[in-house]
Amino acid sequence: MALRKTFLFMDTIINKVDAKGRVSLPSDYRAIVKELSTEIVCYRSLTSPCIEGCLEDLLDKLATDMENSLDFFSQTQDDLTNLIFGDAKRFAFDSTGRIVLTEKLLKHAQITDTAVFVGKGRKFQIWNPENWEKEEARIRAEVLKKRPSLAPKENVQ
Amino acid sequence: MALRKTFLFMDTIINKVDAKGRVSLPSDYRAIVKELSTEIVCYRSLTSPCIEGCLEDLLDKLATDMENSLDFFSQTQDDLTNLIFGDAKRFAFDSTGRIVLTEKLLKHAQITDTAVFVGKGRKFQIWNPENWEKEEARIRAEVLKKRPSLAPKENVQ
DNA sequence: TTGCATACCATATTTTCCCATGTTATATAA
DNA sequence: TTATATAACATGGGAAAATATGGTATGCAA
Repeated sequence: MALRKTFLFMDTIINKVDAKGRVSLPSDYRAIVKELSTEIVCYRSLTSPCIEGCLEDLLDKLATDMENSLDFFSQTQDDLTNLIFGDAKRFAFDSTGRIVLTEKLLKHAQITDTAVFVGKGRKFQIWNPENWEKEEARIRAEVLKKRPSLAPKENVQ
Repeated sequence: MALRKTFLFMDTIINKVDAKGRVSLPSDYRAIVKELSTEIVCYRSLTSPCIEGCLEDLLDKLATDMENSLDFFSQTQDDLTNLIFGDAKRFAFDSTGRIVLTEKLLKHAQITDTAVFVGKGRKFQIWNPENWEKEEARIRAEVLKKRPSLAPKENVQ
C-alpha cells in the first residue's frame, strides 16, 4: 500500500473482549498504525471513564509542546502530563491483530466483555458500550446547544 | 489526464444501491478523488437526513486546526473530535468504482435501493431521491425568499 | 511446578475482489 | 448528419481474501 498522507482514526467499532483482556484492534486502525509503527500507546482518560489510544508520535508532540509553550508551565498542565506519561503504556498487536488490555485500563473504562472503539482523529478512545451511548447523546446535545459555528458543517464546508 | 486546477464536486447523479450497500461513485467524482487519493470519507450530516462525503484532507485540516486553536485538554475539542471522527469512515472504491455504504449511513439517509449524489463543492451529499426532491424545492424557495434581487423572475424579465 | 503471559492454530463471518453483462456515451467513417 | 464501431460506465453475482474471535499450546518466571 502506498504511504498515506493522513493518519486519522475514525468510525465507531464494537469488538468483543475475552477473559484474557484480548480485543481486536479494528483493522482500519491497524492499517494506520502499521504504516508508522508496530504498536500503540494507551492510557486512562483524564476526563472520562474510557481508555485513550494514540501513536507514540502524538505523545512526543505533547512533550515538545510542554517544553516550548509558556502556557504549559501552569501547575495544572504539569500535573496532567505527569498523569498521562505515568499512566501510558505501549501495546503491540499480535499476528491476528489483537492487543491485550490491562486490568487497570479495563477497570477504569468499566469494560468487561465488549468494547467500543471511537475514532478521534489523531487519537481514539475505547468505551464500555452503555457508557459510550450516553456520552454520545450528551455530546450531540451539548454541541447543538453551544454554537452552530463549532458544528462540523460550518468548519468543513 | 492533465492535472486539474480545481477540485469541485458538482452535478446531481442517481445510482442504484444493491443489497450489499454497494453503489457506484459517479465517474466525475472518481476522477477528482483519483488525482488526490484513493478513497473518500463519509459521515452522517449533522443537520440533514443525508450522507456527506469529502476527501480526507478536509478532515485532516480540521484535526490540525483544532489541535492548534484549542488546547490539548479542552472539553470542547474533546466533544467535537468525538462527534466528527467517531462518525466519519473511510471508503475506498474498487476497480469498478463502487463503494460499500454502511447500514448506519444508509439508515440515517433513509436510502434503500437508490441514491442521489449531489455536488457541493469540496463536499458532496448522498440523498434518498424523494427526500432530495423535497429538499431541493425547499432550498429554492428559501433562496428566492431571502434574496429577491437574485430571483430568476426579476433578472430574466 | 504453578501461574501468567504470549504465541499459535482453527473457524465462522464479513468484506473485498474479480468476472460477466447490459447500457450509455463517445468517436469514427460513410 | 447518420450509422456503426469503440470505449466507458453501471450493476449483478460469485469467488477469494481478510477479519474477528474462540480455543490450545508454549515459554518464562515466581
